Amino acid sequence: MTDSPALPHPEPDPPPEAVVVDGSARGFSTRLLAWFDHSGRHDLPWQHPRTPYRVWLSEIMLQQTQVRTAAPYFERFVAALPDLPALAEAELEQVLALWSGLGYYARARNLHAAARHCMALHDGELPRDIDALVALPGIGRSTAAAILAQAWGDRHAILDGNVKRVLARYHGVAGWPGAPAVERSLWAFAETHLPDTRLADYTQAQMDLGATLCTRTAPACVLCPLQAECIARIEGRTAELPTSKPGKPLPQRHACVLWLEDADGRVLLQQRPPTGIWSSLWTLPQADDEVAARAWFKHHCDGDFARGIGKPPISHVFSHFKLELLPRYWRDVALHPQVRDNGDLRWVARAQLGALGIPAPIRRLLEAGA
DNA sequence: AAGTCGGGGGG
DNA sequence: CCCCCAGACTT
Repeated sequence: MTDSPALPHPEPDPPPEAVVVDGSARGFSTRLLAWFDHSGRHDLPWQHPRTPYRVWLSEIMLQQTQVRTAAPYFERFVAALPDLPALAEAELEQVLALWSGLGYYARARNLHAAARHCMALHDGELPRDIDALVALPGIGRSTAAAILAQAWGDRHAILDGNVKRVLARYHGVAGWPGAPAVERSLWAFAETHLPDTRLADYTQAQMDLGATLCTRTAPACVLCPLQAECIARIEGRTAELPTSKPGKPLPQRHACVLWLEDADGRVLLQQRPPTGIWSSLWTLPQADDEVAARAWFKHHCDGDFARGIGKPPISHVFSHFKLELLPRYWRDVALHPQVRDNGDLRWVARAQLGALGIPAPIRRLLEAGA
């Protein structure tokens, strides 16, 4: 499959060395285009006919919107407003009505305003210029590049969600793609892979790969034309790449831990219940706050709570909260006779710590010593 | 750098 | 319930 023969600016034949599949940067586009020819999507509504106006409209509708969702809206929209002048002459009210249900209605307002800009400034046509396109409302760098590549075959890199996912995996780029530093890196990779010909097909191919094979969950690597060099597949990291968006800060919880040593230098450990955090592991006795810690101490131990020495807090992150542990240390402690070393409470010699299941942050605390 | 816009899909 | 999707724009 090649670019439409109806395009006004046919591209020249590529230099022979440009199509050699050698595993270098050039191999990326060569393999991708070969895959696109037999497995790409060639019957999307905006591809027939592929006019600048229809490409533009489709790119706007497809911002943060999946093909299946946008397609019926596209058909209805172009049936009502088949070209740029028709859009410009329409009332905003009608444009919004055609958009109704798609969401992100600023896209419709921008689309309408951009059409009127084009009537006033660009002789009623979409400008074939990256900067002029970006200057129009609703068109950013990637959308402008997609329009130029798809409508005219011009050589521009795109970087939408699909391409970000493909490139993050292919090059093993860690970090959330929304972060500016990561995004800069991905743009650079996108530029290096640009072929010299078939830019419309190449642009579509990237999006098809991301949408149909290199999906967010369960990518079909065995079918992928890029599997041989894909870092994420080779290293088994497709589930971790691209790095997901950092969530909101986890709720912070606090707890007091009581670090008790007896006269022999043994430490008092307590086995946690079989459910919940650190289930069945051995940890230091723990209380929700200092009042509870004081009560626990009074109930279990001889001696003076106030003589305990505060230690630097330990921070630990769980999947759903952060826990800050405030350790307090006593030496030469004895238990009350009625709360013996038995059941879930046990004096443990330092040399025996390795034989017990102890949470990592607690183990680090104990092994660092008082 | 973070928030906003939005309906739909998937885990 | 959350995150994500052919992003761009504002604060």
